[in-house]
Formats: sequence, C-alpha cells, structure tokens
Amino acid sequence: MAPAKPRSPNWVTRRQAIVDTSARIFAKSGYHGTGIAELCDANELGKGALYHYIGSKEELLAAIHDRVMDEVIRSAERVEQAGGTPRQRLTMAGDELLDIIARYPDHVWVFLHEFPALTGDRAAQFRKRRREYERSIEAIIAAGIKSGEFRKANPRLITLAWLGMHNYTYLWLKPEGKFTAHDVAKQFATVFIDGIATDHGAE
Amino acid sequence: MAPAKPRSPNWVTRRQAIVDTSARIFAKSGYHGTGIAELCDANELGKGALYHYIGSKEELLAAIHDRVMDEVIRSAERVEQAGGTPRQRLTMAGDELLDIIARYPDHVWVFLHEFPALTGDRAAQFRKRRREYERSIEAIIAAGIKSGEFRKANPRLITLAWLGMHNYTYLWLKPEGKFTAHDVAKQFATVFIDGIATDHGAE
Amino acid sequence: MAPAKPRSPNWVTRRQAIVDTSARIFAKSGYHGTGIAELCDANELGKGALYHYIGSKEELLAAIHDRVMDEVIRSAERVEQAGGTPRQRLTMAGDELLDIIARYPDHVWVFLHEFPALTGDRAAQFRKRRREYERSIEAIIAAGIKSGEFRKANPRLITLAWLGMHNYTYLWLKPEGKFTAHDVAKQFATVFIDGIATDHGAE
Amino acid sequence: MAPAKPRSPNWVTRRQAIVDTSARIFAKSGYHGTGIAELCDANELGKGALYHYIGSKEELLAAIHDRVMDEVIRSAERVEQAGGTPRQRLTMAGDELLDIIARYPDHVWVFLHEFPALTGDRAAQFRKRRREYERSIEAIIAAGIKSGEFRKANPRLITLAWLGMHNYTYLWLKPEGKFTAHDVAKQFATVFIDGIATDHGAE
DNA sequence: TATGAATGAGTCTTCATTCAT
DNA sequence: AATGAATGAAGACTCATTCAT
Repeated sequence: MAPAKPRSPNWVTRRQAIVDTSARIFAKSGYHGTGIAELCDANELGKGALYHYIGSKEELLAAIHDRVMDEVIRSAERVEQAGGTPRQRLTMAGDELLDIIARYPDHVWVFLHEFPALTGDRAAQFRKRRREYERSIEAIIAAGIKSGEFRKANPRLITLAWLGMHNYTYLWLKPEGKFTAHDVAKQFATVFIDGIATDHGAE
Repeated sequence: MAPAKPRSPNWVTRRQAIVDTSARIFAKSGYHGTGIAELCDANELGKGALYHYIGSKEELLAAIHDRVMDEVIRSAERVEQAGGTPRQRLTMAGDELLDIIARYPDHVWVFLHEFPALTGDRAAQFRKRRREYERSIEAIIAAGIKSGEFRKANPRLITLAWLGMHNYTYLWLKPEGKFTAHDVAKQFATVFIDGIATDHGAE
Repeated sequence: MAPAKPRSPNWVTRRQAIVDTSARIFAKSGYHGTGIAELCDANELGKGALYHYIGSKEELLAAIHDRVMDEVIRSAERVEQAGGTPRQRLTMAGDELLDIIARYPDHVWVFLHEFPALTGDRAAQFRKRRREYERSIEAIIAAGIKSGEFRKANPRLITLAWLGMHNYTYLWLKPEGKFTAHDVAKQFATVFIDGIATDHGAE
Repeated sequence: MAPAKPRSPNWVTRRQAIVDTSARIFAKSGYHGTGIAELCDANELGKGALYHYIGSKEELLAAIHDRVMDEVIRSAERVEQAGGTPRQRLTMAGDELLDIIARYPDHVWVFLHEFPALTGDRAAQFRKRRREYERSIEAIIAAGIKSGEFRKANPRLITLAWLGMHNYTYLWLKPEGKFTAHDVAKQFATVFIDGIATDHGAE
C-alpha cells in the first residue's frame, strides 16, 4: 500500500464531516442502496470534489467503521486499565458500549449492517479488531467464572449472549430516545450479571 | 393489489425451491449485491423463466421474509396455546425462536439485514408482523412482572434485551455449528430468567 | 478462466459483425479515444445489448487482434507447408502478409497501434503469438544465410528490416488504393531479396 | 491564434524538461491512458503549476511531436546541404533518422502512436511537416532513378518501403540496446540500396 | 510561481426488467 | 415453461481544466 499522502488540516476536518454525514445516509438507505449522487447532495459537493475527500465509496465505508471501532477498542482499554472485579468490569464495559452506540447511532448501524460490504484487507482488518474486542469481553467473563463470581458456563456462549443483548440496541437506542444509554446499561447489567452470578446482590 | 393468480402445484413447489436457493445467495452477497444473473445461475434458469416464478426481485425478497415470519408468528401462537407460567412460556419462546434461526440461517440473515430494502406495502406488512411478535414476547414479560415472578422493570426494555440476546445469534448459530439451538436456548433461558426473576431457581 | 459459455450461431454471427464494425471505429478514433456510446451508435445497439456481445471493451479489442493474428499465423503455416527455397518462401510470406494487411486495414491498424492497451493474460497471449510469427520469418532468413543464398548478416536485424518494410504498409495500403497488395509485395520482394541476396537474379 | 506570450528563460527550460519527462510517461501508458495527475507526479508539480507550463494536454502532445519533427526536418536540411550522389544522400538520411529514433525513443513512440490525437490546426501542421520530410526522401530516390543509379520503379512506393524499414525501428531501437543506431543504419543502407541499385557494390 | 479544491461531463460497466419467440 | 436479446437508466469512478488563494 502506498503511504497515505499528507493532507492539510482543512482537508482532514472536511473529510471527517463528510464521513459523519455519509454515515447518516448509509444508515437510512443502506450502503448498496445509496448512490454517489445521494452522497454528493447530502454533502453539498460535486462528484469530483467528493472523491477528492473519500478516495472510494468503500474507503468511506471503512472510515465509518473505523470511527466506531476506534472508540470501541479504546473503551476496552479503559476498562482494562480501570481494573476491579469481573462484575465491575463487565458493568463498565456495557456502560461504555451503550454510550458509543447512543452517541453514534448512524455509524453503529452501518457498522453492524454493512460490514460484509468491506472487502480484502479492509475486511480482514475490521474482523481482526472486532475479534479483539470480543475477546476482551470474553476475558472478563472467563475471569469471573474462574474466580467463582460467575456460574460455570461456556464463556464464549455467555459472551455472545452479552454482545447480542448490547449490540442489538443499535436498532432502538438513540440519543434523543426514551431511554438514556446509562439507564439501559445499568438495567442490562443488573439483569445479565444477576443471571450469571452465583450470589445475587439484589437479595 | 390484484388477487394472486392461481398457480399449479408444480409452480408453487418450484417457486419455494427458488426462494430457498435465493436466500442462500442473498445471505452471501447481500440483496443489492446480488444480480438477477447470479440468481439465474444458482437456480439454473434463464431470466425469463426466473421471472415467471418470482415476479420481481423485491417480491422474492418479501417471500424470503415471509418464509421466516410465518414460522415466527406460528411459534408465538404455539407458545400462547401451550400456556404455563411466564417463566415456562418465555423459555419455550426462546427455544422455538432459536430453532427457527438455526434451521433457516440464510433466510434469517436476509430477514435481519435486508428488511430496509422492502418498500411500500411490503415494508408496512413486514413491520406489522414483526411488531406483533415482539408484543407477544412483551406480553409474557409483563405478565411475569405483574404476577411477581419477574422483578419490577420496564417490560419494553426487558423485551428488547431478550430479543437482542436471541436474535443476535443469527450471526453464529448454524445447524452444523458447535452449539445446538436447543442447548443455547436452555442456557440463555437460565441466564436471562435468573437475571429477571425474583427467586432464583439455582439456589 | 471460466470456459466460455456456448452461444447460438446467431450470437456468433452478430458478434463477428460487431467486431468488424468496431475495428473501423477504433481505427478512426483510437481505442482509448472511442467511447462505448460511439460503438453503440456504429453497431446500432444499446449499451446493454452491446455488452451482451462484447463482454468488455478490452475483450472486443482482443477479438480484433485475434481476427488478424489468426490469419497471420495461418499464413505462416501455409508458407511452411509450401516449402521451396528461402527466397521463394520469403516472397510468399510477404505476399500473404500484405494480402492480410490490405484485406483488414482497420483490424491491422488497431493491431499495430493499440496492442499496448491489452493487459494481463491477453497481452501475454498476444505477444506470444506475435513472437511466434516473427520467428517463422527469422527462420526463413536464417536458412537463407546458412545456405549461402542470402549474404552474411544478423538474421534478427534483417528480420526486423523486413517486418518494418511490410508492416508499415498498414498506413497506406488499402483495398481500394492505388497499389494492389500483390503488386506491392512483388516489388518489395524484389528490392528486399535483391538487397540481401548473394547473386542478383535481375542481372 | 494569439501570438505566443513571451516567457522567461527559466520558464522555457522548465517547460522543456516537462515535455521530455511527459514523453516518457506517454510512451509508457499512451496519451489517452495518461492522466494529468500522473504527469503531475512525474514532474513533481501541482496541477496548477503544470498547467502554467503546458497550457493544455494536447499542447503538450504537440510539443513532444515538435521536438522530434524539428530534428527530423533539420536532418533533411543537412542532407540536402551535404549534397553527394543519391546513394550517399540516402545513406546519410537513414543514418540521421535512426540517430534521432535512438536518441528520442519516447518522443518517437509518441510521435508514431499518438499523432491521431492531435486535432485541428495542430494536426494539419503536423501532417504538413511530415509530408515535407517524406518528399525530401522521395526526391532523393527519384533523383537516383532518373540518374540511373537506382532501378526503375515507382518512387513513392520505394520511399514508403524505406520509411517503413527505418521508422519501424522505433519498436526496438534503444540507446542502450544491442544494436547501435549507426550500425543498424549502415546495414539497412547496404540492404536497401543494394536492393534498388542497378549495380551492386558488393560484387 | 505554485497549490489543491472544485467542476461536471465523461468513463466503462451493470442493473432489473420486458418481450418476441 | 423457457429462452436470451434488448432496453436505457443508473452504477461507481476519472477526466481535463479552472480559479481563488
């Protein structure tokens, strides 16, 4: 791969804006269902000018993915650095995850719906980072089982349950919605952790 | 809408086979990413003949949706007819749902990824049935809360958690996979119902 | 490469006509200078229908190349089978070559001007066959030198001189032109073979 | 046409360098196959700056043509001034021509491949100078026939043979190649002039 | 002199669909 | 029932060129 050529701060700012705007459009009409012309309209740019910023449609899609993935990976790092019991760490991870989902509803929609549209290296890179995050969750759960805090079960399966419960909120969790991310996270943590715990804090 | 033309049994059988085969292709390449030519190849049919059976690409997509939705709605009816405590009914619902997901992995993938591609009446009809199913789950949960079996919480939120946990399995639950649908369902039920229950069966 | 799917005789005929018509357009405006739209006009076909026959613009270009290359290779085979002295064989080769150039002026123009536009396997295949032909000429010249009929010289260099003299006629040799291919070939043979011969038949 | 604006010596020097560098790129990728961006890269200049020097892409192409044509025309003048027998003049013309082809392989490639891309006045001007050169060769040959040095033949046809033999070397004659321009020219002269001569120097 | 953002017509190609056979 | 030729709008993307800075 040729090294990405250096760009002016103006260019970088503008590109970021385009990535965010386009995420909204992709979330509404789907990646394949959105034409370049539609993106041009939304970004108030001619085709040539748009391509000046995005390189290609798929590169734009990858940028949207990265925008979320960067945050998700960073949240996993914060959780790891924060330490605490598995219960505390899983609670924090859920809180951070739902916060991202609520703050980037469009990006996350794209992320969870359109990842099969990534190809080649971009797809590989994306899968790698996704797996990395999932493993960080699985590590917490495995630790909890090992310590006896969580009941004996297949950690991968429990992880998948947790991920499903949390990720699936992308369909309805919105910044201006009925539930706040933090409230939902708290309730989910209660349900899920009580469900897997050996002692039940609530009682 | 014009009443559906009566068709020969042969036609119906062949159409069903085409719907199933096409689900596989859509799951692999996406609805927009799949061309009619590819469907023709997969079904070993010329374009004219294919259209003889499918009417249009979107009608084919709708048929794939219906194939799953019919099963899902029917499972909800079975659950209702079976009766029992909320705990029992929720367990059964999860078992049936995962069974469908495992038996129709391609259809379900399409169902959960490509529903935004449906337009007009077809989209409305689909949303209506989907909501209907979700309400049947919510009713069980609300009943459990009312009866005191489940702890006090927003039933909609709990429903969404349950749906996320179960629906999300479409990403990894396969007929030939490591976990059977029934096993997964049992474990999910344990976790989830323990998580929301007021008394904990495990203790 | 996937095996070319079988085509109806109608399709094959029509395709051949398209190849020939398009050669004329490419010869006039150049390969890169000709748009698909222009080809559609010339062939009285819509874009979709044109692609039904050509596969891609470059495949069309390759078909034009093949049309000539097939003839050229066949002419080399005829020369070989005809036998005779090097002088006779070289004369015959020139006669056959100019005949092809005169009969396919457009194809040959494309062949000699646009071969760098071929890529990948097609380019390799083309270079291979071209070299094959050049070697058949070089073999004749080398035989003449060895037998003493032609004077001592670098056979490759003499071959290149011969090829230049003959190929370059594509710029002016036309079926309806001032000179016939056969006349030109006869005069070229006289000049060239006298130029390299050790005895001069004319005297 | 407006009179060419007067330019600083710096500008002229830089432009010449750009013309030569661009010839290399055009020779590699073709005129239509080369984008302005590629020329900018090769010349290490932004688009605006490049246009400051070249005016337009076609003007750049014309400059490449002129670079060669100027030399070719000048060589014809030198041949004329040098005088001598037709045989001597033709030998000298071949030597000069191959020298140019070997020294400007890229320019000549462009010259011989891309001249159809010139339009309007530029195309007319180019054709005029090209014809001028060809006539100077034809004049030598006609003189040789008239004087009896060359055998009776259509001078135009003999000229075309000579031009083909020499011009066609652009495909393989390179400064660092196996054959030097001077050697090739000498051998070509021997072959060609012996081929058309009435007496044969070799005997 | 030089930059690079912007234009918008143009590139080749694919699309879902129709229809005569 | 089935074929495959035809349509023409739309697909993503590149082009040569201009111009404010």
